[in-house]
Amino acid sequence: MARPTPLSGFPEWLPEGRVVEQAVLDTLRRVFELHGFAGIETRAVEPLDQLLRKGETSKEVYVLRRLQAEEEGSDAGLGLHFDLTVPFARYVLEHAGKLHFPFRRYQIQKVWRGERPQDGRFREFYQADIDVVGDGELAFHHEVEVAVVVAEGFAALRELGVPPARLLVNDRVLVEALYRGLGLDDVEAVLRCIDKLAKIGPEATAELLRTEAGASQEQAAACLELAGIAADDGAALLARVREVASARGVAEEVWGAGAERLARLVDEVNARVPGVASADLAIARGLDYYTGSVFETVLEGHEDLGSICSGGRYDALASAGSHTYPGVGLSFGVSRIVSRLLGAGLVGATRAVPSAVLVAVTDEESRAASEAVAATLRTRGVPCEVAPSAAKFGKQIRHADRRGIPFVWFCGAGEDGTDQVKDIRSGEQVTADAAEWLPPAEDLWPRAVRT
RNA sequence: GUGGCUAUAGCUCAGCCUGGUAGAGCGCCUGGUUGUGGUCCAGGAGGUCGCGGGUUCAAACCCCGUUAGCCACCCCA
Repeated sequence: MARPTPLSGFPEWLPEGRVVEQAVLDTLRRVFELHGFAGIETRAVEPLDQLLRKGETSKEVYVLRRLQAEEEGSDAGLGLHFDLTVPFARYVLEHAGKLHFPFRRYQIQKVWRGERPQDGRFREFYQADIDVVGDGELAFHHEVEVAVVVAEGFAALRELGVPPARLLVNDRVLVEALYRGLGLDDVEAVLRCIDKLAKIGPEATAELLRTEAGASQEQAAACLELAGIAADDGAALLARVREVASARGVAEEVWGAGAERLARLVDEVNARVPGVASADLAIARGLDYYTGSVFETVLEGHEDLGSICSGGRYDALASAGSHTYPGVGLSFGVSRIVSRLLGAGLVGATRAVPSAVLVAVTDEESRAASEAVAATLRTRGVPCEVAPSAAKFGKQIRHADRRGIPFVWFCGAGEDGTDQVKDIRSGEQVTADAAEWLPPAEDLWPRAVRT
């Protein structure tokens, strides 16, 4: 069979890369559970009408079709989920009677999007989501809570060698009030323009605001000034907004409540994880179901990668009749993070295989003795494997070296027939008993480490 | 969906402009070292030059098409 060509956008790591990915997934899961979030998994598919409810994402949904489908139109119209928030909203509605609110859950799964892949952009990738959903109402402190969990997640990831992250926060209510206060009614259009500010610069953005959002010269300038507001604490934020808004003739009763919320959010998050969050009125977010706080996260030194953890508050995503379940959540782009860690050589694995020990085989007649040693080591929690062939010891050592296995076990190599174990990094070889010997804790399992 | 660039050994790439039937480094295998690796030395294996067609005595090289990858736009994790 000819060598298959790689499929762009569907990443596959080598075993060493998977060690790093698994470490990231494990770390996030541990942080989520430390905060008491319950784990769930939803099915990979949702009815198309559910997925397409929010319109704009339609072109990126993968449709599920049975190859031998009898006839068109007879299937239920299923698509692969493109995020975990929409399926979660459906899950909440479906299981509302059995859940306790506020319901706090995490969910780590693959999602699929049919866009053109690029550096850090995939068609199949892992998201690690946390959300809190309330029944009818959701207290503000949950917005702080999810941001804190995310901040702690990034803090934990730093131990693996992940660069520090900055949490950028904005508030839909605030910016909507401000832009309407300027006399601009198509807030969606304004946000789409503002979203490009960092990429195309102020002049081009002003031009866009005039052509796309129907802004006058003055309105465009005012938008840019507002979008330029960024602050590391609530007081500074309020002062800056007051300054710009009053100069542009937007009354405080219009924007006061939104600004107050954003200021509180930044201050309360920073009080619990110092220096991690800042307000940034240029954060727009494309998804239209957000109704309050919106979050984006960038890795320091890797701003080109874009946001690697985003989310916000949504008040109307899950509703049944007059009953609504407002929520707030954030989603880590695990694959995006991992691809950068591996691609830039920031983090690597201590070895590509789980085995801490390769048990050498002296000759095929004595393979059983080597298997017995391996079995004993395993009962004591030491991952190990037996050499594939009774090749020369030099080759068996090289076999271990290639895979990063730190120890090679020689049966009956001692003068009195005792076993010996060699640390192939130092070359040190000592007498050992499989019933008692243990490798150093840092060698027991593969780990992700800064490289 | 639109645009630009790229495709040659397992990997990274040279060769293409000015056509003459395939190269380097790394990796891999063997031996020196006759059952304890890594260094060093010597030797060796490995390529439908993405695919299809055209021009030509002759195509990795020129032309057309096609597929895939990368990047940018769009959008987003």
